[in-house]
Amino acid sequence: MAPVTELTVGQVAARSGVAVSALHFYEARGLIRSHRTSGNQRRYGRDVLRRVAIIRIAQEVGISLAEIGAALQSLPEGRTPTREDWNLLSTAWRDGLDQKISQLKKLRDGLTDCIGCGCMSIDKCPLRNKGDRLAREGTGARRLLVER
Amino acid sequence: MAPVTELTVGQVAARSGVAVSALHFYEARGLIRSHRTSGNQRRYGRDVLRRVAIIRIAQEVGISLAEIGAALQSLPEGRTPTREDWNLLSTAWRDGLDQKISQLKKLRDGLTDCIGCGCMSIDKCPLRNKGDRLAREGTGARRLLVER
DNA sequence: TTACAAGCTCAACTTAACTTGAGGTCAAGC
DNA sequence: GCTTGACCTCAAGTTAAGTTGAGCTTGTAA
Repeated sequence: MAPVTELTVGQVAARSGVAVSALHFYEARGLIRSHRTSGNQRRYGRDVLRRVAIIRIAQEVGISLAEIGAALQSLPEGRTPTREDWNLLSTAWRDGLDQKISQLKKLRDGLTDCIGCGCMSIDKCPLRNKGDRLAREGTGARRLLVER
Repeated sequence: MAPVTELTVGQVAARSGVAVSALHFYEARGLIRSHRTSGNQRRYGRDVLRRVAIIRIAQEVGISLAEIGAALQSLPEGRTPTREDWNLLSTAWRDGLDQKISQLKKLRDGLTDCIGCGCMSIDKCPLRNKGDRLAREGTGARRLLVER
């Protein structure tokens, strides 16, 4: 028996745990692809499941859809991403995570030092005014909104 | 000579490094307070500087304005927050930061384990589908949008 | 007293990442 | 053949945290 290769949006949604509307959205953003049946309905290849999985993980790591899209562009057209592809992406993303963690640690240590101090001087307090972006990084919408 | 107690919005903006529009916004959200001159202009007490400082630090820690507002509500009315007040808030926030850091670490370790694995099975991959909210926490807008 | 900077209000716009809704089509079972 | 659930498109709404702009008022320095 021939393997069921094609998936409908509903099936992809169910298997990936992502809403149908989100899948439409990803497709509009160019993160995933589909072809259409004669009746204009979407059909997805199996590779879409892995792509969606990658998208969600990357999002949890704090990477924006735009960045994820750019990374996915680097993958060969319409092919199921291989282990090697995933290797490259996840390594890069892990490094980003590492950075984010160390920034948060700095912030925490700063907070710890300042507990009991209460100075909060704009000029003197080590927590303030030292041009650090720290936790601001990678917070999605907030980033663009907070930066001027 | 009597100390200059009152500050205009512009002065607060300059001293706190926050835009005038943001101060208006914080006031509309109830995070800070002012009284008005006969000509309807805002005047701030000195305590506003410390409040704004607290607000910005908390934001860097990834706390939403809504949460910050709630925390500030617990401070005595219109009084300059004391060292003790700051102590309580910063300790709580640092604990939150600690949690966030450890969640990110878990994510990173998961990523590391998965590098070279490439399985990404929804059922089996340790990175997926285990009900962890991880980095999603405290990402402002995304939180409400992503949770259904 | 007259500029002109600084303030005021209020509405609308911005970004990311989706969701919701309206109005219409497709497909599969009975 | 008909009902029903799954799809489709496209526009508009949502949230957070502000920013921008228009139109009008205050305050202050020369």
